[in-house]
Amino acid sequence: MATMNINGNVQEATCEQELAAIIDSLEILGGKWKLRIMRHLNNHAAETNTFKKIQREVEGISSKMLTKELRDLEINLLVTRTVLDTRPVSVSYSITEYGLSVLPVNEVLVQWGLNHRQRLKLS
Amino acid sequence: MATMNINGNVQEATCEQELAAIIDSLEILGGKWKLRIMRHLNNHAAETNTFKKIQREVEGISSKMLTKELRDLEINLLVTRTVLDTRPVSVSYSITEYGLSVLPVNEVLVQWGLNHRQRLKLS
DNA sequence: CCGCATCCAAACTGATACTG
DNA sequence: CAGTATCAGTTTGGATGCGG
Repeated sequence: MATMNINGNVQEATCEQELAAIIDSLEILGGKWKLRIMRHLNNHAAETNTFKKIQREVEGISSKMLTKELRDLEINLLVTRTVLDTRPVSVSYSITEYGLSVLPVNEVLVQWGLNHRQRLKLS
Repeated sequence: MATMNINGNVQEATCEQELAAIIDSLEILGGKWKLRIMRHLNNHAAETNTFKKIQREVEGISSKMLTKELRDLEINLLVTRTVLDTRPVSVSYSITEYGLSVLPVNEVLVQWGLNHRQRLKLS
């Protein structure tokens, strides 16, 4: 089966590879917070997004969760972490250029979810 | 923010609605098995997919999980359940026409996952 | 054959308190 | 301020056995 990658190239993959790819995607982007954080960082890319600020604006997340989620995203090269030279210390996070590649995924999920709501309402 | 729905219409939604839509999508399509089952039913749409057959072909899933996942999918109108008049009873499942709408989501996740693998390898 | 009930281990997550 | 540690409640998922 053929799929297009980010650069518009066609990638061939076996069925097993595709299954693994889906599992990867859901692991990296799934769950309650990951896409919310990515959306937030993208919508506020012009600002300095400190840990504190993110926690205030992504409603309901605990510091433990936010730490964990940001680290996961950093490991996957989707965000960068910068320690600021302030006192007391603060840390800011930004979406990476590569991180922008999750936006289409985001968009598809939004579209499907909105459509699904309507569908359930109609039936 | 504007998004296109399945029919090509533009849907407007508030940020909160978009968040809710993503959460819905991940709830309905996320997890280890849902998309695997949907892929399987789509790839074998011409056959009679009994519970037994699905369990044999979707590797590693327990009957408990398969029951639960299929019911969830049925509730969301993505698959239909048919009790066959055999002895002993067997039950078959098919992807619905509406269920086909998850295929683009599938495709985007496959694409992103494959691309991500390459990306991590390169860095 | 299909699905349910039960039991159980592991993972996830929230609350709270604490450290550098 | 950012992150860690601990505890407890919830959720998840596998294994097994039963009943229609």
